[in-house]
Amino acid sequence: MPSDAIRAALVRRLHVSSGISEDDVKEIESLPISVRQFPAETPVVRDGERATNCCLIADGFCVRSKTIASGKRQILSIHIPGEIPDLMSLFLHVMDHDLITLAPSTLGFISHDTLQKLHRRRPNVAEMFWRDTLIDAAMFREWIVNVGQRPAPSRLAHVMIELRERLRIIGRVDGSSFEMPLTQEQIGEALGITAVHANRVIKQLRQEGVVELQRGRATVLDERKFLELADFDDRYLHQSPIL
Amino acid sequence: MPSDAIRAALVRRLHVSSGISEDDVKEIESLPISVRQFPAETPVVRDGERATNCCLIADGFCVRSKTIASGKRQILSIHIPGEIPDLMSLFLHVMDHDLITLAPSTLGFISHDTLQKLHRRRPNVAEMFWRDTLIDAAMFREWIVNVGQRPAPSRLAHVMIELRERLRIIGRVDGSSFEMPLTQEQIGEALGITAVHANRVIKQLRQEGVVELQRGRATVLDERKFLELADFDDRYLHQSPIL
DNA sequence: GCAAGGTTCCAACAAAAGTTAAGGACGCGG
DNA sequence: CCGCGTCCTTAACTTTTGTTGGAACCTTGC
Repeated sequence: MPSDAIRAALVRRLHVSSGISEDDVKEIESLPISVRQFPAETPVVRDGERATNCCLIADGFCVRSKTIASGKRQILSIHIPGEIPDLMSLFLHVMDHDLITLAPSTLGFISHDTLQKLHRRRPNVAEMFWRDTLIDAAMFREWIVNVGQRPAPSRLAHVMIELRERLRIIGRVDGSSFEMPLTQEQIGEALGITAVHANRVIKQLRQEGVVELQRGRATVLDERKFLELADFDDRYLHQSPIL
Repeated sequence: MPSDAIRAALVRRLHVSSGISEDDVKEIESLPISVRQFPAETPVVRDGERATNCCLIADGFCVRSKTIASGKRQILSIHIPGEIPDLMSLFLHVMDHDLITLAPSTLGFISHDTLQKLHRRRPNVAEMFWRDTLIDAAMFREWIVNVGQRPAPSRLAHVMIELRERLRIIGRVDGSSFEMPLTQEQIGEALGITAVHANRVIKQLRQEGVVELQRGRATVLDERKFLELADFDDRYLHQSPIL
């Protein structure tokens, strides 16, 4: 993957969420990024580690997660190409969670130093990145609500729609289906339920003709039922910079 | 309450979390803030509203929460004096959640405009505030884990210790007890359980001699059991700016 | 082609949490 | 000081979710 194709996804996303200017695009296009390939299920940064780079997903899928003393794991967010899941490490140097690849991924690393300098030179870009971390926090808030208040089938539908709507922005939704490369175990960890219960819920949604979920791909069978179940309001994604 | 006493709590907190400089303190001390009193249980900003100010808690307690279609409410965070719970509204203008007083509170409002200008003048201060919003996000992550993975008694203990440790920083812990002005209904909303179940859990912890919870005040009876139950690691509060 | 490991799927049972309903304690205002 | 409302408390019952254990299926490497 050529180095500028990697930046393209980021620029595209910032365009939608923050209305980036031409000059700022040039700045980002001249950023030194070192690219590495990661296999599936591989830690990128670990809880407790000190980060010196931020990681831009060029291709693939990642999750952020935390593991508690009892060994149980909670997935906090799912990340797609164009996102910088550990932007927070710029100011919170010691990681408080893990960042792990789901699928084989191409990742670009930008040093904290480079980003700090860019911010001093271009307060505009700093604000865009700040805004990005605020949207990240807004997604965490919605995730708390999902895990805390919705019944399990709604939780699943909500996470699926969130992922779909974010994939849509980068042109990765194919009709009624989209990639969702999580095992049922991981789906459980995202929803705060066990894998067995995740299986029950998936089965139920399949039998009711709402969604089909197989081999890392989701297919919506009944959009109306799906939306109703998910209780989804995209405001929290803050996709319009004007508002 | 005199206007500079209001700033004091903020400065103190920024000192601990970001190592603020003398010059920056002066800047904050000269910020125009308009002060208002709020009764208990009163909305400060509502979900969907467009914010033009940020709100500094001078005295009192607030929570942030979201309400879903079914009418269920999830509390996302509890806020104490010295904090700016809606700093995020600076760049995410339309609120995606409610900010509500728990107890009667004194709130100071700083206009977005004032803050934007301060940031342009003092990138240092901007970075401190940015860091503050990142710590906010780190607390949301831990809250997701709490609601998603821990059994109910641990959830309660964890929320209590988080609150206590934050109160400790502003000198508001009195020996083994501290303020926690939530009704059992609200505790349930914070933990993702019903009020009835919250009552069961509180009763259990009282009977086991772990904590006592009455009239808005928590008293720890057995610190060892309490810590063990809570599975609390304060790293996520990011209280050291050096790390 | 087969063995190995992971994933999916399922059933039976146990535990945790939700629901409903109702009595009692407490504080506040008339 | 009495009545009212809110909060706390509890019980009985239902539903949801967790646990355990096992079978079927699929991929991948040898």
